Amino acid sequence: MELSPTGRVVLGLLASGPKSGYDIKTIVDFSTRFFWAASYGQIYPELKRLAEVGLIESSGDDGGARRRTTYRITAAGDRALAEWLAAPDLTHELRDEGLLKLFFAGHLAPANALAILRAKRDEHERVAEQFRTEIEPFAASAERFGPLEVLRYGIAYNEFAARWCAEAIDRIENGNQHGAFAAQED
Amino acid sequence: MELSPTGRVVLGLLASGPKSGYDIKTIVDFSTRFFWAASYGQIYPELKRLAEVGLIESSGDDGGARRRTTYRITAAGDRALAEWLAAPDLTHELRDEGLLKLFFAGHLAPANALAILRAKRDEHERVAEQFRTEIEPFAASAERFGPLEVLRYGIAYNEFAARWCAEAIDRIENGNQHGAFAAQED
DNA sequence: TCGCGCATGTAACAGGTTACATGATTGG
DNA sequence: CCAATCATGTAACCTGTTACATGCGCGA
Repeated sequence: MELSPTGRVVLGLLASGPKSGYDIKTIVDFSTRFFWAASYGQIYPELKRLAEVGLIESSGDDGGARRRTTYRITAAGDRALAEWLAAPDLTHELRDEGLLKLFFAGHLAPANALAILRAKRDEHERVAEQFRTEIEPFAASAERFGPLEVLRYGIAYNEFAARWCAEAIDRIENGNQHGAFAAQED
Repeated sequence: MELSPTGRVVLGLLASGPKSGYDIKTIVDFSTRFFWAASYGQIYPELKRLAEVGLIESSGDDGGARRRTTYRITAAGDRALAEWLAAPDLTHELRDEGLLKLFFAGHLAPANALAILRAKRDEHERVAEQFRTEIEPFAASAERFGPLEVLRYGIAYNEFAARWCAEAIDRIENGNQHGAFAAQED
């Protein structure tokens, strides 16, 4: 049973307990968003599709005062999730406009290349900080292995990128070739 | 003049000399692919759109024996490129299936979490190696600032990710201090 | 009562991949 | 001559975002 990209987060999140589409969106925005985003426009239709093929089922109204449809994973859903988790395939796609601009920065004055690097550095620092203040509390409360490790990866990745930019800025400003990330030769 | 995502690479590449759609695809696959991909299905229509709005113009058949349409950037194209490069906005999107699987790995036995980490580590090592052997020669030949710096970022990023995975594997295998794994049962 | 957050949904649009179709040229 | 590579293009399909529409319930 092939899971669609959004189906993967949805099913994965439902594996740790019943949730509504709204819940899923909220959790995604506080956890997987940086490496696996999802919007309402994908989540709600996907919940219907997953229910149609029997990987999840709706609990109907969950009894609260507010209209609310919660879904829970089925045995078939558990199997599909395990199957996906066991599959060797790991897509990895990156769209990094800072790198693209840097790639073309030779067409600009050095000052502009510096501006690009500073903007990228600042952005990574901002996101690393956001991870620490907004997401860490959420991830730390997870009782299972996973969320906290991934959060730490998020912090480490953004710190790496920010540091790389800072060193590149330094190399340009001071003609320093010896950053920790500089390639071996040269 | 708002550039579409694919329009940005296309225009940027044409800024360093006339090229055909085929050339652009080849260059992208050897350089920007890892942080800014593009397919023929986007490149050829985009070349027509950019020509329509006057940012590039076709040189017609370039005289070679083979049928071939090369495009060159116009003055308006140069301005549009500079404008985009100067804009403060930097999109950054990541889709990393290894991280998503890791996020849900608490539902699996520890051995499966290890398998995911090993697969991600191996993949990053493979890509870092590919950068060194395939892309570095290309980037090193660039006479402008940009390609080589970005290539080095690619190597550093993949080395960072591979090292992070290796360390996570180590923590799991050696039962290091992390409570996350002590609590792991499932 | 008013505004915010909860809650669900959809339609229009944008962007992208894949597979396919077509044909020329070059090197072994 | 045959396979690989050069070279261009399109149609079908998939995935995703954005903007909008709707309405309830709760607290100040």
